[in-house]
Amino acid sequence: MAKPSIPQGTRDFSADVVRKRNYIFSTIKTVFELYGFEPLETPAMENLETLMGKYGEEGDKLMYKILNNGISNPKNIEKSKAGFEKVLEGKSSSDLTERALKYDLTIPFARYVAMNHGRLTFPYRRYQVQPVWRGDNPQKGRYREFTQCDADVVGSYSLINEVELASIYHEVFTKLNLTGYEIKVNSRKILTALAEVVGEENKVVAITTAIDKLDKIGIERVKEELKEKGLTGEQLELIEAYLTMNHEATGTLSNAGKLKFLKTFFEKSATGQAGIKELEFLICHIAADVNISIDVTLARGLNYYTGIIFEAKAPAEVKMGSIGGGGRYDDLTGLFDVPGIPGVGISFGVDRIYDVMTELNLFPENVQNGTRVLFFNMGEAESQFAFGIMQQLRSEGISSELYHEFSKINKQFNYAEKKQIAFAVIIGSKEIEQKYCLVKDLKTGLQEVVVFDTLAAFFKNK
RNA sequence: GUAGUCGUAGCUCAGUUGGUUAGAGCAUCAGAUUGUGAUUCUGAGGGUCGAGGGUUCGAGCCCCUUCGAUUACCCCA
Repeated sequence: MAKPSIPQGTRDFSADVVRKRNYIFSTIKTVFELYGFEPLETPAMENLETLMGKYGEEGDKLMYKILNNGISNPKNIEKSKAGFEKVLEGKSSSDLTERALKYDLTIPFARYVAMNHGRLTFPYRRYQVQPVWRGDNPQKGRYREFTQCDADVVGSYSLINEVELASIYHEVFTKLNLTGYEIKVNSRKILTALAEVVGEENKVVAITTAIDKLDKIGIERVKEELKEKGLTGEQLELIEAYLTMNHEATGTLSNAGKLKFLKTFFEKSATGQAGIKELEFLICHIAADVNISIDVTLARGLNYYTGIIFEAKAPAEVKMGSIGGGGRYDDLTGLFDVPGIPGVGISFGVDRIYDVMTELNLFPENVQNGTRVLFFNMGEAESQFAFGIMQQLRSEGISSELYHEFSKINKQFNYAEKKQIAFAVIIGSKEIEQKYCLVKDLKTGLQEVVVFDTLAAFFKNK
């Protein structure tokens, strides 16, 4: 057996990491609950056909498909071989694989809503915190197993939902002290309108993925890319005009200013006007302290978003990029033959949030609350007695441990220090006789005498 | 999937143009010290140099393959 290891892009989480992650989870969940969302969990795996084709070509490639059981069974072997041939041609075959690990939480949620739409009360607000898997090449802030925290509202066209979801971003990031966050917002309708105005309705995706890179590669290279995709000089000029407000005046144009610009630009486009109305509603209704800005280059989830799209960005100094995203999809369950249920949702990328918070040193100290009190082991009879006292403390909700064996005091202190235990309680024969114990504060080194009866109260007051 | 950088003790890293038995700091363990530690002293353990193959009299060092980490592209949280 080679050295034990774990698959690429996956991680073990030690106690301190789990506690910090839980801190993020509970912050997010608390806010979700506060906004009236209810929890949902779905299986780690879905039927392959539920997921295939929902995330675009790239998604199909990165999805983890699960090999069927029994493919080596002699009676299946011909089928398996035929299936394998199909897979080699780039198709999928249920003879070889019919299940896959979930790739995000949105599509499984849509499947759930489609299956249960008769039973759910609409608008249905649910949140979901679960791991997802993508066979992507790991790098900074990118893992093959990571956790998403989603909140979606389905069964409502109201843009108030968008306002609420943006507020949730703000509230969560504020609670986590991630004050440098930024919410970018755009509308899929505006991107569609741009393609229309340019006269290339069927190239929406090509155009938007190109202009999405504006920040990164600059206007010239965006134009080059668009040229390669077959756009004429005239069309490029139009797109450049559209991008002007981003690339020449980044940050200097207010949301209102951008809306004004868009209104003129899309004067003759009904789709464009509809998109502008969405953004206008959101901008007008959101609280002033929410850091939200219109970004007409923002493109994401082009396979299913239809209205507003969101992206939450980490503070610029950490170079992490997106720590959350979301948007409106007006007919998501239509994919599962249940048309007419609109929805809108957002997602938090906990793993990236964790990395950002670590880099910025934002975790509060009291996140690590393991054992508070260590009872020293001063011998067999003494430890037996201490055990009784310890159980009383535990019943009062004070997390305590008894050192597992009688050994040098020195060792017991070291153990306490390593586990960052706040207090040591020493109960030896003398203390048992006189019905008190010694409590040592391991940070200050100060020591007090406390009678047994008041021990629990003593720690509660600390 | 493509490309670059890296892989030596539990951790952080030295290691000369290829040359005896691969080193340091920290950590660990034992002792000084079985009722008051975390600073001091003494000692000890710990490595198939990521794995496999090749070149060479000789490889931690050079070559190939492979795995992993990391960064960038693509895409994304």
